[in-house]
Amino acid sequence: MSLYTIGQASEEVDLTPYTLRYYEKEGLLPDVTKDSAGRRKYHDDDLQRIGFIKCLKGTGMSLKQIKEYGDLYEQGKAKFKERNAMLEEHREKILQEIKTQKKYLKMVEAKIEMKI
Amino acid sequence: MSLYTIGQASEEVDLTPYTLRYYEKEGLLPDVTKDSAGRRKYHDDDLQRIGFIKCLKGTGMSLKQIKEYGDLYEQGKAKFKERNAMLEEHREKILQEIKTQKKYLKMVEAKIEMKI
DNA sequence: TCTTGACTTAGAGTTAACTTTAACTGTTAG
DNA sequence: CTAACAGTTAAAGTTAACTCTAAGTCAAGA
Repeated sequence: MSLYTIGQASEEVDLTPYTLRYYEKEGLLPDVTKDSAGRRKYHDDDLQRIGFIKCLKGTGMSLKQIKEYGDLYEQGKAKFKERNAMLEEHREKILQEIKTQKKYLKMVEAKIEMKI
Repeated sequence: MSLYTIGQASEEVDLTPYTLRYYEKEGLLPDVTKDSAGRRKYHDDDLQRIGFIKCLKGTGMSLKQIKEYGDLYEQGKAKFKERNAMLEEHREKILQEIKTQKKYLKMVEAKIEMKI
């Protein structure tokens, strides 16, 4: 299959239809096509894009920043540098976050071992 | 030094005075003492507690859950088991989260390398 | 044909976690 | 003595990210 209703897409990407419409309204998903009855039709590349949005969001990027990234993406290779700079900066942020999580993990483990 | 005004404590733990009062109002910081003029006085163990709150919060625990943990903590060793069960469950959540972050890191790195 | 169910929209409501305001009090430096 | 400053309170306001409601449309099955 390569076309999905909003219900099917929402199952596929594990987001509610509400959220998918919200993301679209916020400009994160441009060009979602509609059928003759006005119902959204998601393509595989839409799902891929949503997958990457989930990745950025899951690593702490705000929807506003994700939109900025998406807008650069829309402008193709003209904005390749800016886009990649954003990703590289974000990569550093993720690395830092993993470090912090590991530190916090140790704190929690120490507390568990403390037994008081 | 071992006593801090709210301003000093807020610098120490890198949270605003607003946030410290808010945490207290939400029951996360019981027994914050006050001086004769009614001003909060933070002790070293208050700062330690705030540090652990930041650890739990930074690993995705909600303030509501953090309060639950704190409430168990207040009840001493009677609730030791429950408390540690909470921490162990949270430990798993952190481990899972680190895994997810690493997966997302790879996705971002792949996108960077893609060069399109 | 009728009804069921998934969809549509605009706009209102919710939640968590702050953050600010207003009006006030007490401490300290000049 | 007084002005500036750091603190106090209760309550209102803010923000991000959803989440839901109301009113309606459309297609498919009994």
